[in-house]
Amino acid sequence: MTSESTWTQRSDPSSQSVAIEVLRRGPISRIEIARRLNLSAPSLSRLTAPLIEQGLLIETGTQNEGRVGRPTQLLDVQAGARNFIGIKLRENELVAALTDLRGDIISYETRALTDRTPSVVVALLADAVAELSRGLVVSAIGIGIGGLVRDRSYVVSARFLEWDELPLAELVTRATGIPTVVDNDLIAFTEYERWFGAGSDDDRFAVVSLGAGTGFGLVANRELVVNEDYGLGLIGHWPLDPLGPMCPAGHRGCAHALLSSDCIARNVGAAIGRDVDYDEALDLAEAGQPAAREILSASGRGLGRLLAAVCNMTMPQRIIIGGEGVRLAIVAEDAVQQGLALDRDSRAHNPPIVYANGDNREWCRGAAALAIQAMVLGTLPSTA
Amino acid sequence: MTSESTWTQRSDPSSQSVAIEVLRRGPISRIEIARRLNLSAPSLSRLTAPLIEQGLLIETGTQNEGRVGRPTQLLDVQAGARNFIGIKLRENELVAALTDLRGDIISYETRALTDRTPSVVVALLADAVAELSRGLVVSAIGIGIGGLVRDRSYVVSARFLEWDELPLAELVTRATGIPTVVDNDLIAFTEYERWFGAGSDDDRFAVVSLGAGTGFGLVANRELVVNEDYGLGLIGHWPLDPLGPMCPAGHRGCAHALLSSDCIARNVGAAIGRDVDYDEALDLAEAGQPAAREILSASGRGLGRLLAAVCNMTMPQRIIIGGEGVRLAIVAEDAVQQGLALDRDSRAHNPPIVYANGDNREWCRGAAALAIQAMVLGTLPSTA
DNA sequence: GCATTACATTTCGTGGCGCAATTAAGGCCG
DNA sequence: CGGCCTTAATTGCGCCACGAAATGTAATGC
Repeated sequence: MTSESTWTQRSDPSSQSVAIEVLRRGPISRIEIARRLNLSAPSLSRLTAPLIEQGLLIETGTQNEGRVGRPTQLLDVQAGARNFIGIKLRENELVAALTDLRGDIISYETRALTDRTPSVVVALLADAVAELSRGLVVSAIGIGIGGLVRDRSYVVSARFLEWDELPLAELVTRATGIPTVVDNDLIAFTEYERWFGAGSDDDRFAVVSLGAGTGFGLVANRELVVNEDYGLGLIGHWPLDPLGPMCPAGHRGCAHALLSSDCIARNVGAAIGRDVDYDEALDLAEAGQPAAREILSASGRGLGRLLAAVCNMTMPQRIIIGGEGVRLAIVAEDAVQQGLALDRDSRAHNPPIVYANGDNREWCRGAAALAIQAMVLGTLPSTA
Repeated sequence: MTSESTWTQRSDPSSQSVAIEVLRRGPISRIEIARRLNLSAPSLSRLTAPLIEQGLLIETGTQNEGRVGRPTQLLDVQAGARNFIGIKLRENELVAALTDLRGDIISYETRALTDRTPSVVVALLADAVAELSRGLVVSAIGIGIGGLVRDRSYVVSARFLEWDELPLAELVTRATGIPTVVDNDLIAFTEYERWFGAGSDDDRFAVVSLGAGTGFGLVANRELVVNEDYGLGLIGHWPLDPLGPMCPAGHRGCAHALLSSDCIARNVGAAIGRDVDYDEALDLAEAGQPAAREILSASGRGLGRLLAAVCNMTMPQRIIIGGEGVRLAIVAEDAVQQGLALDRDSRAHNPPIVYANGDNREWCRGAAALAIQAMVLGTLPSTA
C-alpha cells in the first residue's frame, strides 16, 4: 500500500493539497477543506475517496456542535503510518527524535559529541537513528543545525561545529540508507510552527529564539522569508540599549550582551560575586534578588525593544518565542512589555506573544518537519 | 469593444493572468509568458488570440537577438487604450496626474489646499479630474494619502489633513462619477514598484521613503506586507543614534530627528546661523561646508543603520529609496555605506539600493497603480 | 538550398471541475 | 412521533481548459 517513494501516489496537485490540508489542520471535514482550497463539495468527495482507499486518510468520527443538519465526517491522516527522525546538532550533543507524520515525538536518543570530525558525528548519528528505527521504517531524516545551509542539504558553514563546505545530507543518506534533508535550525523550527504549530493559521508571524544566541525567523504571506545569508545570525548583535553591558565581540548593549544565556549568567554572577548558571540567574531574579532582578529587567526591556522592532518592521500577527532561553521572556514579562511600549506607537496593536517549550524537543520537531515537508511535497533526495 | 466595467471580459483566471503578465512585463513573447505562468505554448496561443481580437493586446514587432530559429512575436498592451488618474493629497496641495495603463504620466494638475474641509477638497479634486479628463474616458481614480486607510476606500485618520473616519472613495466617486480607490501613499508607491517599477522582478524588496517623515514598505513572497496599523508610520521614530539630535517629540537620534527634511534643514540652519531649506542644506554639504557636511554625515550614517536593520530583519533583494527627500541618500552615500557596515555582518550580502525620482510624480504614479490594479483585478467599486 | 533551430498554431483527447439533483443524517417542533 | 428543515456528502452530467503531438512558420548557418 503505502509506497515509500511518494506520498499521495497521484501527482495531481489538488489531491496533494487536500492531503496536506488534512495533515496540517488535523481532523477536518471535507466541507472545511473545500472552503479553504476554494473547491466545491463534489470535488472533495472525489479527491478524498482515493486517499481514504489508500489508507492515507481515515474518517475519525462525526462532529455536530449542536448545529442542525447532517453532522460532518472528520478526516484525519493516519499519523502513525509513517515515521520520521528529527535531529538537532548542538555544540556538544546530538538529539534525535522519532516522530509521526505530524512531528509529534515518540521517542528520543541523545549522544554526546566529544569529537566534531564529520565522519565521527555521522557515525554517532547513524547509530542513534538505528536505535530509534529498530523494527520501523523511517521515511526520512531531518537535521537542524546552527549555521548556513544550502539546498536543504549542504552545510556551508557551522561555526560551533567547526564545519565548512560539508555535504551533510549526502553523508547521512549514505550512512543510514534513509533520505535526509538539512537546514538551519531556526528555519526548521519556523517551518514546524508554520505547518503544525502556533503559526499555522497566520499569514505572517515572527519567531524569536533565545539561548546561546538570538535567532529570528519570519513568515510573510504564508511563506518563509529567507535569503542566502540566513544562518549568519543577522540579529545576534542587534543594538538594544546604548548604555547596556558589552558583549564579547565589543558591542554595547546588543542582543547578545543582553539576551544570551551566557552573558546573563555571567553578569548576574559578577553582580552577586559567585558563579551561577542561566537558570539560577533567573531563579534569583524571580526570588527577588535585587542585582539579578535589575539585570533581568534590563534584558527584558531589551527583548521588548527587539520585539518592537520586529513588530514595526514586519507587522506579524503573532510572535513565537522559543529556544532554551525562553524562560527569560516569561520571568521578565513586565520589562518586556515596558520595552515594547518604548518603541511602539501607542495606537498600534501588539500581536499576541506565545512561548514554545524551550527544550530540545522543539528543535527536533522542527528538524522532523523538514523531513515531513520534503516527503509530502515530493522533494526528498533519492537514496541511490 | 473595450467595455468599461471589466478588463478582459472573460473572467477566466488564466486569461486574466496572461493579460496582467503582459501589462507588467512590457513587450513580452508568448513563450516567455508560458514559462512564467507554467503554461504550455498552445495555451498561450489560445489565451492571447481573444485578447488581441478585443484590441487589448497588440503584436509589436519581432525580436531575434541574433539567435537562430523563428523570431518571437512580442505582445504588448495598448497602453493608451485606458486612462487613469492618480492623485496625491499633501498637507497643502493636491497633485493629480493622468496616466496610461502602465502608470506613465501624460499630464498634470495641481491645486493648492487652503481649506481642508473634506467637501472643499473633494470639489477641488473633482475639478482637477474634470480638467485632466477633458475629452477622455477615465477608467478609475486612485488616491494616495498619508494616513490610515481601510478597504482601499475609507480614511480612518489622516493627521496632517485633520481627517478622521471619512469615506473618501465614496465621496470622490459621487463627485466625479468615476470609480475610486484610496490607500496610504506608501502602500500605493510600493504597489507601483511591485507591479511596474524596480521591484517587479523581486520576490522581496523594501521601500524606504524620505521627506517630511520616514516611511517603510515591504514586499515579501511577491505580496505586500501590511496590517491594520499600516499608515501610523511605525518606523518614523526608529532609534538610530543614541547620541544624535532630539526630534520634536523628544526622541534622541530617531529617524525623524536624523532623516526628516525639516530637522535636517533646522539643524544645518542652526549650525551656520541662518535659515536654510532642505535643498540648500544639501547643497551646502555637497559644497563642503563643514557644519553641513557633519550633520549630513550623521544623517547618512543613521540612514545606513536603518537600512541595515531592514536588511537584517527582512532580507530584501532590493531596497528602493523614494520620497521628496531622496537626495539625502545620494548626497550622503558614503556615510550611508558606513552606517550600513556598522550593523551588518561582514559576511552578509547587501542588496542593491535604487533611488526613485523624488518628485510628486512617483506618488501620483503610485496612486494610479492602485486604480490600475483595481480595474485589472476587477475589484473596482461600482459607481452606482 | 537544405539542415537546423525555435516560436506559433492546429488538432485532439483527457480529465478536473462545478452545477444540479439526490441521498444521508441529524435537529426542530407541533 | 413523524414530517420538515438544515447541512453534509455523493452521484450524474457536461463543459472546457489544458497539454501532447503534429504541423506550420520564419529566421540562421554552412
